[in-house]
Amino acid sequence: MPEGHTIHRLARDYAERFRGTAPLVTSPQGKFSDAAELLDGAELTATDAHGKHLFLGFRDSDWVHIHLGLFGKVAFGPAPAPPPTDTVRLRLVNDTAYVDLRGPTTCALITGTEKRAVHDRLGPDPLRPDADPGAAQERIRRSRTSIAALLMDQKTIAGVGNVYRAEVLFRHGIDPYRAGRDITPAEWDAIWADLVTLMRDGVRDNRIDTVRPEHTPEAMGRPPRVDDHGGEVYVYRRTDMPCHVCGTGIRTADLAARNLFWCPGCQPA
DNA sequence: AGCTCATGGCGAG
DNA sequence: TCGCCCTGAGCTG
Repeated sequence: MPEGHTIHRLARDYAERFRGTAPLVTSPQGKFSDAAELLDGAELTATDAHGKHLFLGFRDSDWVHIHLGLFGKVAFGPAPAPPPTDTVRLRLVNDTAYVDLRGPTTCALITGTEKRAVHDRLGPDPLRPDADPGAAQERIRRSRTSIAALLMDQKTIAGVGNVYRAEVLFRHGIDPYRAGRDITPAEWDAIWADLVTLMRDGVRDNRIDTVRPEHTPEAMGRPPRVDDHGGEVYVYRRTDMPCHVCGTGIRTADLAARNLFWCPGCQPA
């Protein structure tokens, strides 16, 4: 599930349950044991998110840097915690709650300086108030790379993944293969504003919904979504199914080792 | 039991 | 561009 909205939601959920407490910190799997020992009993003082990167701050100085990658998962539950399974990389437990982290690409103890370096190599995040969409626009304006690839490039814009990429391009009728340099400033402004809205909704609902009210199953008199990824979408994983708007078959292709989805009718070359 | 696929990203060549 | 890392669900036998 991990696109940016998931990570920002996790930052909030970790904070809600653990900020201001000094949880028991363990690594049942063993791969994070040394760091867990250093953090055990320390107060969790802050959480932060930038794009798909999650940070848990302890004793105002130490940070756990987490990246879920494609497989990582986080599971919260009420205390007392059940016996952990052997894939739990990081477990926090306090009087009221526990949380298990499994399968992350990254789970590392870092300093504030190292955290800053992570922020520095990421592009603006539509979910962060300090984000500067102009920085993303500047890279896109100068690039011959396709807008579909640029939206997935975390140095250009942070937090967009394969679902938001496909959906936002559909919502703006943009051919995914169009070069970044051919995206107009007005188009970029609209894409950015739309991402801010869509991703905020994603944080609130903990899922990705991109279908406008007039195109919902109820409004269109069609059956609800078939896909089980968790939300109502226009093109993501709807290969060969009719477009909700124009009826054209949704197309799929490989782009930089990821699946790309678009409607050739609504997003003409 | 073994294969495939997934909302990600890195380093080697 | 490719191979590789992390895990688990949903198939196929």
